[in-house]
Amino acid sequence: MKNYSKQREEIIRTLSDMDEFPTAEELYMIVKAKNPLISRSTVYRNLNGLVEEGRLKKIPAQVGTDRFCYVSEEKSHAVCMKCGKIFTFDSKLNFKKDVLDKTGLTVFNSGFTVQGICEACRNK
Amino acid sequence: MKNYSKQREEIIRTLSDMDEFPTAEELYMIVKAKNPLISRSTVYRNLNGLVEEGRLKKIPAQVGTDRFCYVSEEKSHAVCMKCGKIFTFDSKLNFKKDVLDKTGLTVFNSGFTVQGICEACRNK
DNA sequence: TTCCATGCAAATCGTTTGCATAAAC
DNA sequence: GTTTATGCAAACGATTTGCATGGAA
Repeated sequence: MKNYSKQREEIIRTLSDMDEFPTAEELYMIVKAKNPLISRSTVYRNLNGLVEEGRLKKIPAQVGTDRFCYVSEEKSHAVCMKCGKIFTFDSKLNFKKDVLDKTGLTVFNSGFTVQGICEACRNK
Repeated sequence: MKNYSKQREEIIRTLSDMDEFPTAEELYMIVKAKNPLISRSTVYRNLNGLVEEGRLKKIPAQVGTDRFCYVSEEKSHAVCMKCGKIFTFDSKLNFKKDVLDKTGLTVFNSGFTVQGICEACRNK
């Protein structure tokens, strides 16, 4: 991803303006609504590249397909394993240091994702 | 998953005896080596059911496909987003309570998964 | 003018499903 | 005897790839 492209800019802008976390396909549809000529593979290719560069984050799904998130602040995500709902919370915890000490793995700058069961699903 | 089956027992036993975390396909190949008659769909169906029942855990992947893990103790996992390597650590942290307080989501009993960059990949 | 990103369509990967058979209860 | 799980093959959804074209440096 060395060169600028209008399409990539559109993809990033669309995602950063959203409150939700779309799947690749959903994002493709939204971008396509504005620019009908854009190709699906361009969206997929850019999403992969941007995640690799750390500009976007992929939120892994237990339910359905992965979702994408624009990386801005120190936010982490909690995903319900039953319904797939995503919760956001500040990740200013000394938890990252604990993980680093125990595993040598640096938790991704812009947050991490945990799985669990949300209140609604628990009460069923 | 109401009835016993020999195949399911084989799947669980194979996974619980492993130190690694295989993908569904890898596990299928390993089980198939012992029981050549087992079908791929039996493995996939059982993995899904067992995860749903909480007897197995699915470790979501940033790299490649999801992996499976036998649920025994209070273990959590840290996955390198670059190389996909999985680290295991005890999850006796008050972190779960923090997440519950902030989001209402109960982090899965048997641990959770975080993403980051491992030492080896960092030094490249 | 050299490289890189795009668009398109075909290919591929991982997984799920329908249906007939076999095993569990 | 009824229900549930299996095996097989076909179907499916999501994603990737090969190749020709167009845009960026």
